[in-house]
Amino acid sequence: MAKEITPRSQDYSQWYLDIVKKAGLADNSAVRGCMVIKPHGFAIWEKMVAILDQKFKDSGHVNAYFPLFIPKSFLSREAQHVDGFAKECAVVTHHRLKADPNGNGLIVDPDAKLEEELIVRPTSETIIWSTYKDWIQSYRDLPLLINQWANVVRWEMRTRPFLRTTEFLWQEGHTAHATRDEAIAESLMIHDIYADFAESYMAMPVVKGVKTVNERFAGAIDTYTIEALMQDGRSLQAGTSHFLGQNFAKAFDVTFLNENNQKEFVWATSWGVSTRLIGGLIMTHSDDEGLVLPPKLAPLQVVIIPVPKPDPLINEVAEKLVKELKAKGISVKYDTDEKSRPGFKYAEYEMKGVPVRVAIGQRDLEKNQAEVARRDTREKEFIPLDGLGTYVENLLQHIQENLLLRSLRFRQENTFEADDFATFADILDKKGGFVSAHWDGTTETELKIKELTKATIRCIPLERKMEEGKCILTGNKSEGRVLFAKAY
RNA sequence: CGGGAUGUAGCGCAGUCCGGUAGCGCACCUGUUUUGGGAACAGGGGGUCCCAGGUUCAAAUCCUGGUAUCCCGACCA
Repeated sequence: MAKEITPRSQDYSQWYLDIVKKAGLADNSAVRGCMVIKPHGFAIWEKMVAILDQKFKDSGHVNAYFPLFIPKSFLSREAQHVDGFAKECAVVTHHRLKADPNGNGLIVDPDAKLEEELIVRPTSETIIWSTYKDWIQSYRDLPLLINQWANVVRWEMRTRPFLRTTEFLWQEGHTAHATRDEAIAESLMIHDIYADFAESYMAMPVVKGVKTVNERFAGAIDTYTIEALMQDGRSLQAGTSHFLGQNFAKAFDVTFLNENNQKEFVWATSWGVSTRLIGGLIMTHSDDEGLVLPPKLAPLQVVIIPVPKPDPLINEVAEKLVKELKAKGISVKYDTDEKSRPGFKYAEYEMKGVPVRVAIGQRDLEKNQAEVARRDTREKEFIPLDGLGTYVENLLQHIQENLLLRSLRFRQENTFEADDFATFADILDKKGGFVSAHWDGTTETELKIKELTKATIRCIPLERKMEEGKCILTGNKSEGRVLFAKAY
């Protein structure tokens, strides 16, 4: 074995880093906390972008682009917001370098100090709402439904590729509405789009819920989240959609005249998913052999390998299959590289997560068959050449379905109910996973539980049965269970 | 940002304690033989020993400072 992946059982976070590196998704860079997204990793992101972008457009949104830099004073306009983000901002203070008079390369030119410092956006609410103020006068200007694809910077203490990097790519939607109900409906609709994307494309089941006061976005009234359970029993916040109320409208004085000629503040939402989704994708499906990708997001869905090497007969069959699959809209590559042998190719494509491998050799052709291997279960089968294209097409769909079922089963097996604190703490300590338990609704209790178990309330599930109960920690009254887990 | 570890060829590492010719495996290049799950043999190329100072006749090795990565905590998408 030329490329070893640390087994998950031995060291889960090393396994994750090995996958990222050996599947060619990302590299470390010269800049602390920032990664280089490599072609294979970026191709996955491009597929995600294409699908989500279409969904946003189909629901009436348009794309725009706002500046990377935000005047420092903007950030402090919304009190909660500044509390949330001030600690992790990169700040631009000067606009010029000059040669060091002492001869040590370049120094910051002290004469080029900015009058007002700029921050690199950690999120764009402030710059966008300062702009919306000029764009909105009348109810006729509403709703304003804008999304942007951008990079943002959050100066985090500890980073991990895709899951938490100093700079990351994302989309952020920012909408303005005439009424409270319309804004809430918008944030819920986006929440649904995110959940559907996670399950239908990423094959990653998510729990839809609302964040507690403590966990919600700085400046939001409500934060809706999708939470996914990773293989190591930790929860990943995979996407959030915020109902912002009139907080930003008031901070940036964004008003409109309604149909009765009365001035009102507009109602707002914002919502985003990021390259973190790729981290979720890795940790939901992959195994000790490498990356496992759901067919709908795999940059390459099918690879055909001649065994042991290309020859005219094999080429003919392979090229016919390529043509047939392409006609079905399936991405496929016939790997005719003679410099590496079949076994090597098998391992490489498994590492990269290609969902289906078709191996064609002389002996297969004599029997009019090909060997078809699926990445998710690593099963191999001999399939008659007649109807092979249709077989592969169906197999891709089965793999997509199987990945979702498998991760749903995993989540089911790792979701527990706890009714006393000892049991609760024991589950989190020994198994991890989602723990559904009663909570008295106070931030104080939530923080205390976090201190004792390191688990936080991931969300209050939207679909939860209301049941009287007693808080797991304080014994105070509770009206329903909430979902706890250790989080990424 | 606190504690710990690491940084030597593209990758993984030995050498550092005890200063004295820069090494191993994989990868790479050339050739030959091979070929149904990461081929074998032979020959060959490749180094700012993380960076900057210092000590010394002499530094990968000792000292000081910086920097990057990983692990554990606090913070977070």
